[in-house]
Amino acid sequence: MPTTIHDVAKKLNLSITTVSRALDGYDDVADQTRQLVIETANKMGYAPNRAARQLRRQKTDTIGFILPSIAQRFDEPFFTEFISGLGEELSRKNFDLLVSNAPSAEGERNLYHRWVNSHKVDGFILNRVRRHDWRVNYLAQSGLPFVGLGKSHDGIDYPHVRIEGAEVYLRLVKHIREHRFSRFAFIGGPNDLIIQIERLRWFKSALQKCGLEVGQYNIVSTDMSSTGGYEAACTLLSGATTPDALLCVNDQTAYGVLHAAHEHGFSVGTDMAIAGFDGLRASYHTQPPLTTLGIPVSDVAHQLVLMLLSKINSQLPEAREIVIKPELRIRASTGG
Amino acid sequence: MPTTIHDVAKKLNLSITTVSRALDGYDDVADQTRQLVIETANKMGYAPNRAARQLRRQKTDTIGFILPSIAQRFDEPFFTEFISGLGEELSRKNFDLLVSNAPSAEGERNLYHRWVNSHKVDGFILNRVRRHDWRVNYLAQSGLPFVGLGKSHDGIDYPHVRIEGAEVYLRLVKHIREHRFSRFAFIGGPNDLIIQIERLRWFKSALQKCGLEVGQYNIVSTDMSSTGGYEAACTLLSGATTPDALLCVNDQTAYGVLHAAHEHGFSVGTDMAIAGFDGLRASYHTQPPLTTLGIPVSDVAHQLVLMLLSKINSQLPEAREIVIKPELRIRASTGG
DNA sequence: TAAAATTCCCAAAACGTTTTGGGAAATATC
DNA sequence: GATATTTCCCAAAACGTTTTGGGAATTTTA
Repeated sequence: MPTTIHDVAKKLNLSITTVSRALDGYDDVADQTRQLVIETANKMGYAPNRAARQLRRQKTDTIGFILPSIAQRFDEPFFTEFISGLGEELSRKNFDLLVSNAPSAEGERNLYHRWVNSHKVDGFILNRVRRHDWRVNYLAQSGLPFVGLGKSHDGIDYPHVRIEGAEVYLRLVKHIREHRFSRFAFIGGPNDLIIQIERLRWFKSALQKCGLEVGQYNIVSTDMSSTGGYEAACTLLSGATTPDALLCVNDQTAYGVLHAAHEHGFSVGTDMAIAGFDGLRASYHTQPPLTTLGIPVSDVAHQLVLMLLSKINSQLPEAREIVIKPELRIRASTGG
Repeated sequence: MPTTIHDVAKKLNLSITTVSRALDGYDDVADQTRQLVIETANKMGYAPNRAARQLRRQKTDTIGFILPSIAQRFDEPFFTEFISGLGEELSRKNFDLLVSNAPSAEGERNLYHRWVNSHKVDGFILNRVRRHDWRVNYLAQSGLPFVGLGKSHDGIDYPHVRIEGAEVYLRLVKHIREHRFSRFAFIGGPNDLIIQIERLRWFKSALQKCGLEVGQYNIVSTDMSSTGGYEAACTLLSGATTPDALLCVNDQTAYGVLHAAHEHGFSVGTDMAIAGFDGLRASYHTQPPLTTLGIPVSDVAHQLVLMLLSKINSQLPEAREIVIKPELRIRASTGG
C-alpha cells in the first residue's frame, strides 16, 4: 500500500489540506512547516496518487500519440526517433506520453474517440497528416488541444511544424545533375499525405527550374516502407529506358530502392543516384551511405510538445507555425 | 464537457448505480433496461472517466515501459517493433501503454520510483535486463507485477521470455565455416547485459565445438549502436591480421560493421562474413542482405504482455518462462 | 392465501486528491 | 488598549466512478 497524503498528515499532526498546500507551494503555509512536510513526505516516499489528482484537477498531465494506421508495419526508425523526442521533452515537463498503434483505420478512429471521451489525455500530437484529415476535424470539433507535424487543408487553424524544403531540394537536384545523372524519377507515398504532396511539388519544381521534363510514368506511389520502395524500384528498373536518379519520399523507402538497384546490377553512386528524405541515423551506414535531406526529428518533436503544452496551459496562441528547413547531406549514393 | 454517468442516468430516470451495473454486465439488471442503457450511453457518447474508475478500482489498466538509459540514442528499430508488439496486444485487452525514455541512469531510477509510488501503472515490462539488475530487485520488493525479456541472476523469480540460441548459433558458425571463413570475432555489447552474456557464450561454445580457438582480443565491446559497431570494426580491421568472420551481438551493430567493412575495401560475402542477431526487417535490405538469427519480436512482446496481465489479474503463476528459439536466416552477407 | 424466493433497482460510502471559504491566533496600526 | 491586518491552518465539498448492503415489488412455493 503506497503512502497517501493522510499518512503524512497524521504523522505530523497536520491536516491534509496543509500538507497538500505545503507541497504545492502555496504561500499560506509557514516556511518551517513546509520544510517539515517536504522532508517527511520524501522520507515516507509519498507521491500523489495520479488518478485522484486527475479527477480533482480535471486534467491528466498526459498527452497522446496514436501511430497512424497507414504505418501498419511500424518498422520505421523515424517513429522511434520521433516518439523518443516527444518523451524527452514531456518528461522534462512532468507530463506522460500515452502511445498506441491503430490496427486499422476503424480501430484508429475508435482509439481517438475513446481517449477523448474518457478524458484520458489533455492533448494530441498528430503525424502523417493528410490533405483532408478527419482527425483534424474531429479534434477541432471536440475542443481538445492538438498540434501536428504538417498542416492539413481543412481550413482549420492549429499549431504545427512545417518543413520547407523547396530550396534545398533544388540544391539536391543540381548536385545530382552535376554528376551527370539526368533521368529522374520520384518514388513517393500515398497521394493524400501532406509530406508526399509537398515533397513531390518540390521535386517537380526543382526539375522544372533545371529545365528538365518529368514524365508522369516516372512518379510512382508506394506505402513508404522499405519493401514498398524495393518493389517500386524493381518495376521501374525492369523497363526499357530506366531512370538513373531515384529520389525517394523518405529514407525508409530509399533502403528498399538501394536493395533493388544492387540486385539489378547497378553501381549506386556511379551508374545511378539515389537519395532519401528525413536523415535517419541509419542512413549513414547504408551501402553506399545515403544522400538525404536531414530533418532534426528530435527538435521537431520538442517543438511540437512545447506548442501543445502552451496551448493546454493557456489559450494564448504563442507560435502558430514553426518552419524548419532540411539540411542537405551529400553522401556517396549520389556520387559524393 | 464529456457526458458522465449522471447524464445518462438522468435521461433515463434511473440511478447511476443501475447504469453502472448495466454497462458492467451485472445480472441483477433487467435485460430490457440493459438494452436501453447501452443504447443511450452509446448515443450520448458516454465513456467512463478513466481517472474516476482508476481511483475507485485501485487499478490503472495501464502498463509501463521505460526505455533503458543505455539505449540513449533510441534509434533502434528493435524497440519500435517491440513497443509496437506491446501496444498491439495491450489495446486488444483494453489496456494502455505508458512509455518514457530515461535521460540518464539516475533519471531512469526516478521514473520507476515515480510511477510506482504514484500508482501510475499496474505493472512493468523490462527489457535489456542486466546480470544484476536493480530494477528487478526494486520491483520485486515493491510488490508490483513485472515481466522481462531475459532473466537476471539476482535469484528473484519472475515471468520472462528467454531466447535459447545455442543450437542455432552452432548451425550459423558451421555454415560460415563451410564458406571457408575461419578467423572469427565477436562484436558484442556491454558486459553485464544478459543478451551479451548469453550470445557470447553461444559464440564461444559453437567455436569450440568446431575445433576453433578464440583469442581474447577477438572479442570487443560496443554500445550496441551502429556507430559503435562501425568504430569497433574499424579498429579490428586496421590490425595486421584481420578476422574474416564478424559476428555481432545484434543487427544494429552489424549495420555499422558492414559500413566499416565496405570502407576498408572488403567484399562482404566473399572476402568476409558478417552476421547479426535479432532479424530486424531492415536487415533484409542491407547491402548485401544480412545473415541473422531472427527473433519474432512482436510475438515475444505479445507473450510478455499476456504473462504480465495474467500476473496482474490473479496471483496464479501460469507460465513462468517461455523459451524461444531464433531462426537462422542465411543471406548474402555470409556467402549465401 | 401466506410465506419464501427471486427479480430488479437504489442510496450512500468510498477511492485520494485539490480547492473553497473561512477562522483563530499573532502581529501591526491607531 | 482596542481595532485592523496578517499569518497560519483547517473542515468540508467536490471530482466521477464502483461497490456495498439492502429493500420494494414480483413471482414461486407450500
